Amino acid sequence: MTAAADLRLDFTQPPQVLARRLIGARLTLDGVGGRIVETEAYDAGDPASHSFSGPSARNAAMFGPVGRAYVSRIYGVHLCLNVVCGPEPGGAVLIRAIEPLVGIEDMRIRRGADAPRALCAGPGRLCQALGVTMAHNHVSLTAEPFVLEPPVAPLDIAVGPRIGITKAVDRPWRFALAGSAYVSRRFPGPGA
DNA sequence: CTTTTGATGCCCT
DNA sequence: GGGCATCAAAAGA
Repeated sequence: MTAAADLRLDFTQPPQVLARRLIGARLTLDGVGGRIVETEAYDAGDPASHSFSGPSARNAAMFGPVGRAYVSRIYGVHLCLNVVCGPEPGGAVLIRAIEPLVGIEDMRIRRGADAPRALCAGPGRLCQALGVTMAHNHVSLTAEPFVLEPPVAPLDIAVGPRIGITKAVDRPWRFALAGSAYVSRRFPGPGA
């Protein structure tokens, strides 16, 4: 009965490993959500990570128990949802895009948009669509109101550099479901 | 289609 | 005061 154990989520794994494992996982908040199709890893000691300069009021969740949410505000406007993880404090996986599956009407209302691809393609967008707020900071992702289920079977994963950062730009720590139309930005095609 | 730019809150120096 | 793990709207090609 342990064939599925290979896919089980282990939040003590390094962010680069868990970020891969989370592709295809099903995430819902109060019954609204879908399949994770894009993530990024932020490691302890990673210059691009919010945890790089050590614990602070803002990033405290990244130094707390694994398996919980780290919610942060960026550009003063948007929220980002992370999964705290890793063998040492300071690691997290940023959830960047979700393929909408359930609660789509709620998402449309919250987002003020109709196109399925405009609902959850981007960290700020998916937080708005799922109803994530700063009140979810430090909240466990493995208990209500969240449901987080690993993928049923291994999936084809695309890898590339992370987006929107200015440090450690070249680390290939962005992961996505290969060929998905719901990612925030396309990956470079085979031709270039 | 692509590139550019303003809005906006909070942490850090 | 600078800079940011973004988004949407506007302008150009």
